[in-house]
Amino acid sequence: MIDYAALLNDHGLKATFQRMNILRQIDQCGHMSVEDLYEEVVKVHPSLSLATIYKNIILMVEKGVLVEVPIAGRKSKYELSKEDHIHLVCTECGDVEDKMCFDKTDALFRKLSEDEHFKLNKRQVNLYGICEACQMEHVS
Amino acid sequence: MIDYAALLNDHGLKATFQRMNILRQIDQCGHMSVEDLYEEVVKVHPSLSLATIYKNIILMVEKGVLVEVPIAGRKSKYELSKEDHIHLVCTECGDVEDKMCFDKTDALFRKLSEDEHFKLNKRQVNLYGICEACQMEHVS
DNA sequence: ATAATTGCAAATTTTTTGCAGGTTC
DNA sequence: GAACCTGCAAAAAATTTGCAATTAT
Repeated sequence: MIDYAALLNDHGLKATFQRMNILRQIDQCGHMSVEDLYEEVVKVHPSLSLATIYKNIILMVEKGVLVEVPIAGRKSKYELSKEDHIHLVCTECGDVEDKMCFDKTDALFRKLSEDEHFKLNKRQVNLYGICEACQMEHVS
Repeated sequence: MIDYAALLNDHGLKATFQRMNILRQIDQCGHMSVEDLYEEVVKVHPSLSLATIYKNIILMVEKGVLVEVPIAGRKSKYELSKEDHIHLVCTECGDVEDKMCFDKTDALFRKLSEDEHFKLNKRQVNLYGICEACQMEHVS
C-alpha cells in the first residue's frame, strides 16, 4: 500500500486531494492517459478541472513521481516511477502490461551507449502486439 | 539510393511531388517531427499545406512506408520503415540515432511475449540520455 | 502566515475535416 | 477517365496560461 501523501511530500509537492487521487488511480490502473485520468478522478472529485490534471502531470513528471510512456498511434500514458521495465502494448485495446526483467538487456544497452559515448539515463522498451484477451475476441 | 516513387507505388500510393519530398527529407535526416517536416519541405514546395503533411504521414504510416517513433517529453518523430533497431534519444537536443542490433534481445523479447500469450508484432526501444555533442557543450 | 495549488475562462497550439480544383496512373 | 491528391479555410481537439479564491504546511 503506497502512502501517496508521503510520496508527494518527499518530492517537494503538497499532498492535495486531487494529486492523491491521480496517484491512486494510476496506481490501480497501471497506465493512464490524461483523458482516462480526468474521467476517473472527476468521479470522486466532481469540481476537478482538466487544467489541474495537465498541470499536475507535468509537475509530477518533472519531480520524478510519474513517468510518461509514449505509445505509437495513441496518446501517451503515465505510470508511477519504478524500476525500468518492459511494456507489452496491445495495439487493439491499448492496454499496457509491465514485465519486470531488464537484467538481461542491461549489459547490451550499456555497451551500446558506451560505444557512442552516449550518457545513458533511462531505457524504454515497448513491445507491440495483440494481448491474449483481444486474440480471443477475434476468434468469435 | 532509394527510389521513392517505386516505394510509394509498391504500397498503393501515388507518387506525388509532396510525398517524394517528405520521404527524401526523412531519408536524409533520419527522424523528423511533423513540424520539422513542414518547415523543410515547404522550402522546396512553397505551396505545401500543413494539412497535406498530416494526411500523408497518417497514410504512409498506415501503409507501412513510415513508422512513428514516440518520444517521452517531445512530439513523435517519423522514420522510414526498416529492420527493427534501437534508438538513442538525446534529451537535450532531441536528436535520435539508430543502432542496428536487435539480435541479442530478440530471443528474450520473444520469450517474454510467449509467456503472456502476447502476439508480438513490433519492438521499439528508446534509450534516453545525453549525446556526445551535447555533453561537450555542457563542459564549456 | 505564506507559499503553493486549484478551477475557471480564455488563449494557443495541434490535428482533423470537407470540398473544389488539379494530378497520377 | 477514374480514382486519388492537394490546398484552403474552417472546425474540432488538445494543451497552456493568467488570475482570484482556496488550501497545505
